[in-house]
Amino acid sequence: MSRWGMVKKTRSSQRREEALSRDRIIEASIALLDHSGESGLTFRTLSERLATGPGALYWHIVNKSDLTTAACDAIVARTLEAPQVGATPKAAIRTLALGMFDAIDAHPWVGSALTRAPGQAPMVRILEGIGQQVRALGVPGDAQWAAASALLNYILGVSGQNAANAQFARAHDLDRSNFLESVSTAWSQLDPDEYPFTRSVAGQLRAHDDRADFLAGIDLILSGIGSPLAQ
Amino acid sequence: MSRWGMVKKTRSSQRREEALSRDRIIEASIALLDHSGESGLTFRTLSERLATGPGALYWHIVNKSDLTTAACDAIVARTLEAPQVGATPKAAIRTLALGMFDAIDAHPWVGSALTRAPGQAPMVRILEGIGQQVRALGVPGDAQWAAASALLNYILGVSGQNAANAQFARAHDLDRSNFLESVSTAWSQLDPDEYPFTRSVAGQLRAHDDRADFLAGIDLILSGIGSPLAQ
DNA sequence: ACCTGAACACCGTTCAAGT
DNA sequence: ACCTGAACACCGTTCAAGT
Repeated sequence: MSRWGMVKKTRSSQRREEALSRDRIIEASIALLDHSGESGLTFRTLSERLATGPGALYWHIVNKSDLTTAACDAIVARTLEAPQVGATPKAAIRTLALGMFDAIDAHPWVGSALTRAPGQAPMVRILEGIGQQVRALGVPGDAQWAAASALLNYILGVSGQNAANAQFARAHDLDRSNFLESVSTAWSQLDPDEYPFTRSVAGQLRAHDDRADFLAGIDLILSGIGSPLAQ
Repeated sequence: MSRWGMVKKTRSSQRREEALSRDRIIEASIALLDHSGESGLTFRTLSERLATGPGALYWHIVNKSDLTTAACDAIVARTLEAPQVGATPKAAIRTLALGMFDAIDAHPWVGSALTRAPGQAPMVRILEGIGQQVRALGVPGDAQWAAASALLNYILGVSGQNAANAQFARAHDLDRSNFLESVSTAWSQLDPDEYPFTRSVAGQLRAHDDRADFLAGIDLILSGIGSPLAQ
């Protein structure tokens, strides 16, 4: 308080306490993405939050794509870190998949970051987790890649859709149930001759349990992997 | 030629012949996206191509998201328009899925547009095509949604990955095989203790047939749908 | 070595003004 | 009714200059 009278010009932006680091930048990005969605992360808001200038960030990160992938990887790493000892391979795959589903539900931006980083660290973590269990399942060597990548692609598909739903809802100022409601209404008004199936499931959409449906898909693929028809 | 001397000031931008229309704008957008990728479509390049100003486009389209979805929908509609008479339901699903795969291979931007338009027209077309065949397959009513959405999510997952691969390759000035090569190399240099599975499939990645792998995943899900374990 | 912040080259979108 | 194009409010990224 006594300092107030001592300076002619108060510095409006408080000086940061700690030095910048890649980790601090990533943590701040996660907080921003969680709070304001994908469009909430800009170099200006981020540097403001970190009490620095936009240019300073480039000393620690390559570019925005690198930053988003790194933030995504941090979430994925935390999600998958619990080792699954004692579980059957199928149970382990279900647990891993549900873990990812819940993580993306909590951080929708992770879904789209994941789909935009093909072959990169976060995707590799998921592939590895799945692949190890596919092996443990006894799938023959030459069928392991097909089984693991089918599961991975399904998970990425659901991830992307969940992220898109959340972003769409945010952009139109709807919550999740209002969003589903509006899609359901639109589907039920489609031409009955051209869209009989979609019309017939419009009602289910309103009430359905995303998480249960997600798991049903995983189980479908798992039983396909175990089916003699597939081998 | 003789006109050259007749005017003091030649109008640098040629006056367009036809009036603007939503359809002409969408066709021009498709051409631009095919030629220059997702980043190639801007209101400035598009309006230049159509010999008009950026603002004029807003008389016919809502915004950029609407434009991209409409362009995507035009491609999806063309891809799915051939009616599948006489094919078995499984064959029809395979044909539909492969059709989408090839369309996205030819127009990678369709993959990301698809994942960014949840519940919208292009996605509904695909869902309807799949759903009708799932019904024809004899799947009971209460399991139809799970079966159709598993297939849809898998297709969307692969779509998104293919689009991301193409965009990543374009951004780094690589062709497809160079891109796979670089991912494969990166994977084979991972820590053997932490990433045994991913390392073991790194080699397969280099030589693998995307299209065949995609179909293998569809078959896996189809045999899961037909498996007694799943019902 | 690390940070600053103005400047650059873009975006999508709006809107008064024209025809 | 439809189009024009300047202007607005942003972006990510760069870079000379500082410490």
